Formats: sequence, structure tokens, C-alpha cells
Amino acid sequence: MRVFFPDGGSREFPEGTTALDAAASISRSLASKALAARVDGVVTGLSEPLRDGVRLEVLGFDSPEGREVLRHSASHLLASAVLHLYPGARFGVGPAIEDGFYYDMDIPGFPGSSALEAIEAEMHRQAAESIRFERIEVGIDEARRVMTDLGQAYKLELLDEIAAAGESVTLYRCGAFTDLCRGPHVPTTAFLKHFRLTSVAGAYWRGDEKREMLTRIYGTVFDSSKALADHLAMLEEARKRDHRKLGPELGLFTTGNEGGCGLIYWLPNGTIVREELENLWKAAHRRNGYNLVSTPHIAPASLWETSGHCSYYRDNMYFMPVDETEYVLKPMNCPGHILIYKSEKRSYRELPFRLAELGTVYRYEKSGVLHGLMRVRGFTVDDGHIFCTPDQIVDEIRKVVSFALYFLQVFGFGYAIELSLSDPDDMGHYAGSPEMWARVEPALADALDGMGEKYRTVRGEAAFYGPKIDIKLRDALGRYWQGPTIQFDFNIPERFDLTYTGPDGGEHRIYMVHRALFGSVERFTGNLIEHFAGNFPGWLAPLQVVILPLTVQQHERAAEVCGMLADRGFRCSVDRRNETIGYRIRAAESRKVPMMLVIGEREAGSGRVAVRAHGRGDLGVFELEEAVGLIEEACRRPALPEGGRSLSEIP
RNA sequence: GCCAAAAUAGCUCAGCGGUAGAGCAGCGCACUCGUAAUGCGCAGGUCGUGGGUUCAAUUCCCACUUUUGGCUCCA
Repeated sequence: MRVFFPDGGSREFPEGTTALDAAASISRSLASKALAARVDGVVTGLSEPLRDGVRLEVLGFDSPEGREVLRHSASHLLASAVLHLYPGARFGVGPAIEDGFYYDMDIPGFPGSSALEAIEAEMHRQAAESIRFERIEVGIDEARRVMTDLGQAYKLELLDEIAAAGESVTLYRCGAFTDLCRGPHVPTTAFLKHFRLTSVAGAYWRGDEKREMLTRIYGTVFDSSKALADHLAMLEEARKRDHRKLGPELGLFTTGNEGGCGLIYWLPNGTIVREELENLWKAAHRRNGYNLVSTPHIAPASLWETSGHCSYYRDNMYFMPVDETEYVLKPMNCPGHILIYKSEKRSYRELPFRLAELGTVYRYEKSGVLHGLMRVRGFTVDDGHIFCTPDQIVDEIRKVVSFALYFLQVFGFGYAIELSLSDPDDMGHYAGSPEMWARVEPALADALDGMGEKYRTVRGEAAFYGPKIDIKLRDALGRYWQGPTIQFDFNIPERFDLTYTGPDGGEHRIYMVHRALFGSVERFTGNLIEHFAGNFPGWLAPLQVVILPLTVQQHERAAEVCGMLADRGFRCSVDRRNETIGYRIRAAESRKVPMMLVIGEREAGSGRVAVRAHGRGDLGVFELEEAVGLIEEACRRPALPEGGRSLSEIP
């Protein structure tokens, strides 16, 4: 039989040749890298016999499919090891995921994470035995019989669903462990060498909090010990950058315990970072035509009934009595901004009308989801609401997206844009008329297209009140975080009956956009801490310059220099501790102070300073004014967005 | 909220039935120093909180609080 290869060539093989045989006949290295095959476009196992005339592509760890097969097989090996150590174990699902795999299991007598080492050792033992992954095609009834015999209730439940689709199924047997599985798998457990179990967690069966909680064991697997080591090193690097570790270490914030969980206490250093961020934010917003406003933290519940929050957001809201009336601690800023919009009759001449506020909101979040600065119960949304006519939508969206990108570029984040649209088969449950949706959804896409931005369209991911654009920011370690979000709202303008007077003298329904560019100041700061690993750019650094007199003889000169820098607006201090220069340099480096000025006898006498930059080392001796120039350069605040717009004209 | 793990000095951790120990940070003294840790000394803890078991609990048990990893949810 003849097999064709991706390079266009082909080769003759005897009947019964497998993909692995074919790979081995081409080169030893290809065979050694092979994890799976693509046969006529379909991913299959390497042990499957090939048919005459197929196109064969060998998949290694460098392909997404190859990685997935290896990870998936590792999850089976994990299950097999668990079954060996805990014979009554019952199995849920065990898929490959980004960076690794997991398996959800009901493990009788499972002692917790202390068992990981033993399970991993058992996995290595089975891997060394080169146990075959055996593919078995069976009918549904046969599969049911096998799983009933094995006592695998969860698998039977899965089979019921597959049976509804009416197919035959495949089982994979690997030694004593037989699993219901679509496959494919690597040929034997010997392909699994470089893995590590990483954590244990609870996971609801089928992700349903009403169902039983299974034990989920996570692991990761690679095709070489180096790749595994690199991955573990990357995790280690991420741990070092963890904002929950760096935050208290650098005196940025503290949280939890007596302070209440999910609530942030900004320490003096953190407050400086926050203030610099907020100052940039405010200046940039004024420049881009936003009216900055401020709204109260509490408001009568009736306001939140009008907005609809009391019915659909109740579980996340804090209520409190004031006199005889029930009040709500605000979970969002929109109703406040709406009252400001409604405070007078609005003309089309003042549109688009843009409001913005650094609005602190409080939301009840389940205790288990709280996480450092990223997920809290009190946070500040850099909220903005744009009120405009239907004609202005495309332009406004474009402006907001480019405004969001301005901030990402200031901090050096990469990004990925997602456009979330309605589900056309289910228009019934959305607020607003289908005509409004039909008008706005293409407008969002137009705006992105017009800017030349790449984006991913996700059907059915829109909020019930409107479509949205989400921007994921990519940090220095390549991790993605939810960043700016731009959401259309067809719901609130109707609920509050928001209108403007058009040129025709009639009242028209206003169009409204919610947008947050940082998302929340807390979360964004957390992202920044991790992105920069605590090494803030000069303008954000809590302390910008440390002056280090070499001995007590230079204390006076150091104080002079410090006073001069402070007069010029720099955050600086003198480290006059009775310690060696090496000790104090080390202290300043660990505090990640961007600039250090060393003043010894030589400098003090000549009006010069020795300059050292964080992470870069000694830069040499400079005239004081030159040194100030270097500091200015290191601490320069970012430029405001270009093409600033003035406020809308007030007629 | 649920599953699992954890909480000892400001930080990182040891001790695990007989009422606590180190390193770093802090303070003091000496040294007066040239680009990431000078030496010596001092001080610092109702061992997260509250119950229980015990002659005796930081140690064992229970509850609560907080944290961590996930699930569900989300800025």
C-alpha cells in the first residue's frame, strides 16, 4: 500500500504498517518525537494500521494535537495509578488542558495532597513497564456492561448521554485500567516520562454545584525533561512575581484577617502607585472628552429596583437600613451616572455625553473565590458611560477601543480582543429590540475592522443587556488577564427611559455604552505588580531615588541633594544607616528603587554623584545636573493620548 | 458556598503532649567603609480565635476566622 506525506512524497509499505512504523522508516528522530498521527486530516493513534492511499502526518509535542494526546494519555496513567493504589476509585472525566491534564475521581480513603508523591511514583513505575494503550471499539450495550462490572457509575452516566447520540463507543485499556474514551492515545505508557503532579482540588461532577464533589488531581507532562524543568521554572518565576507576595513585601497593600476578607488596605507605598495611576487616568479621560463625576456609595434600594439589579444581582449586593428605608451599598456605578444624565433634559447637541468616575463598589463574592487584589469584595471600577445617538456608535466604539489600547501600550501589555455577540437562535431572552441588536452588533465589528485590529468573534457570549468587546491583556510571562471591557446596554436606557431631544424636536431613545479600561484599579495594579515583577517604571515607583552617603562625613551633602530632588518633585530619601555601602545598596536593590546616588568623599568635594540604576548597576560618576537628567528620564510620566478632544459643547 | 490544605516573632521557617527556637528585618555599640549581606550585643511570641480531652495542649479533637489550590462565579 502507498502512504503520502505532507511534503508531497509517498512511499510503499506492507499491509498492517502503523503510523509509528512509517515514521520509523523515515527517520529515527521522527519516530522518537512522534506522539500521534494525522491520517487524512483525522488525529489518530500511532498504533493504528494505515490504509492504502492515506495522507500521513506525524504529530509531535510541537503540534497542539500531539501535546493534547500526550497530556490526555498522562491523565489515563494518573487514573491507572490511582486505581492501583485505591482499588475502589471511581472515575469522572480526565481531559488534557492547557499546560497539562487532570482527572476527576471519587477516591475512597484519599488522604489529600500528601498522596501525590506516592501516586506519581506509581505512575513512573507503570510508565517504565511500557503498558500498551489498547483501543477497543464496542457497542453501547457492551460498554455499559463493562462499566457496570467495573462499578463505574459516572462512566455509565456519560454513556447514557452518548447513547442518546446513538453511536458506538471506544474503550481504552491500559493494564488494569479501562476507560471510556474517544482517544487517541500514545501507543504505550513508555511515551510518558516527563510529568509532575501539581495539585489536588475539589471539583463538582459535571461542574454542577448540586452534584457530588470529586477529587481532581492536576498534573503536567512534557516530551523532554528540559521542557518539564523549564515549565516548572516558569511556575517558580510566576510565584516570585505573585502580587500577594510582592504586595506586602514592598509595602503596597495588606488584606484579610481583622481587616475582613476580600478588602484591601492600601499602605503608603501602594497608595503612591495607585495615585499615580489614577492621576494618569483622570488626565487622560479629561483629555479624551469625559466629564469626571462622583457618586455616593449608598443609594435607596428603589433605585436598584428600577435598574433591575435588585432582581438579577441581589445575591451580590449588601443591603442596609437607613431611617425607614432600605439602602444598597453600590455594586456598580451605572445608576448613579444615569441620574446625572437625567438631571436635565439632554439635547442631541451635547452628545456624545461621556461620564467617568473612579467609583468604589462593593459586591458580595463567595469566600472561596477571593484572590489577592484580583478578586475582592470592595474595589474601584474605572467606570465610564457614554450616551450617544445611534449614528455616533461606530465612532465612539473606535475611540474607546483606541483609548483602552493607549493604556495597555503605556504599560507594555500585549492584548487579544474578543467580540461577544448574541445567539441568533435565542433572541428571545435579550433586552432591547432585535432591530437595535441588528444595528449595533455590526457597528462593533465595523469599529474594530476600521481600526485594523484583529479580534475573535464569540457568538452567544453577549450579556443579556447587550453585546460587548473584551480585551485580554498579556503580561510579561505570557499569561492572559481580563482587562478592558466595553459593553453595550439596551436594558438600562429602557428601564430609566433615557432619551434625548433630536433635531426634529422629538424625544429619542439614547444608546448607552459601559466601559472600564483598567477593569478595576485593584486588579489592574495586581496585574502591574506581576507584569513588572515589582520593578515599577520610575514614575510609578513609590520611592524613586535613594541617596547613599558613603560615610557620616557625607550626610550633610546627601541631605542637600535629597532636598534639591524633593524640590523638583522626586520621591527620594537618604539611607543614613550605620551600615556598609554594600549593605545599603543591596537594601535599595531589594526595595526595587529605580535610582541610587552614592556620595563619597570624592563626589562630595566635586559637586558630583555616582549614579546606580536598579538592575543595571553602576552607571559612573556624573555632575549633579546630569544625574538629575538621568533621574528625570527614568521617572518621566507617560504622554497623554494623542489627538485629545475637548468636552462636548454645552449649548 | 463546596472539596482539599494551611495559620508559630515584621518576614521565611523549625519544634508537635511537659507553657518556644533559628535566619533575615528592627534597635544599640564598635568599625568609617567605594557599588547586592562588617562584627558583637539586645529586644521581639497568651504558638489565628473560642471551646473540649488531659495532671499538663503550640502539639490531640470540635467550631469559628483568615489564607492557599481548585469547582462554581466574576471587574
